[in-house]
Amino acid sequence: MIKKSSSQYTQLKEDSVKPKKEFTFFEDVYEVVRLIPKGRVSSYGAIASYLGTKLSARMVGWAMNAAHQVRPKVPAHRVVNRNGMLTGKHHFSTPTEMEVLLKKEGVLIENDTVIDFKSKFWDPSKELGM
DNA sequence: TTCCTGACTCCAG
DNA sequence: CCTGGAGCCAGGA
Repeated sequence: MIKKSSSQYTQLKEDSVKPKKEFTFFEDVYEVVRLIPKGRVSSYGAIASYLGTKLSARMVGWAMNAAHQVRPKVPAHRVVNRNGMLTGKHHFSTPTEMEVLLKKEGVLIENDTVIDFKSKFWDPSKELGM
C-alpha cells in the first residue's frame, strides 16, 4: 500500500487562478481539423500522429465529441477513420448529417465509406510538412 | 478513490 | 475476411 499524499504536489503549482487545464491538445486538434480543405477528408490517427501522439487516436475522436460546441466551427465531418468509414455519423444531429455534408463538398459516400478515399485523404503530416 | 467507456489503430490468430 | 486484445487518456458514475 503506497498511499501517498497528494499534498506533496500542491505547492508545485501556484496558478490557482486557472481552474482548468490548458487543453492544448484539443485546441490543436481543432486547428488541424479546420485546415482540412473542402472536399477532402482526414483520419483520427493521421491527426494524432501529426500532433505527436500517434497512439492517442481515440483522443482525437473524443475531441470531436466536444467539437460541436466549439467556436469557430470545426468541420468534424471531414474526419473519418483510417478506412474512410464514417464511424462518427451517429454523433451528429441526424444519422445522415455527416454523409450529407460530405456529399455537398463533393465527397461521395457509399455504405458509410468514402469512395476513392485514398485520393481524398488529406494527411496533415504531409500537407503541412513535418 | 477506482472502474468503465469510447467518433481509433495495430497486431496476432 | 473477421475477431479479440492491448495501448492510449479524458470524463463520468
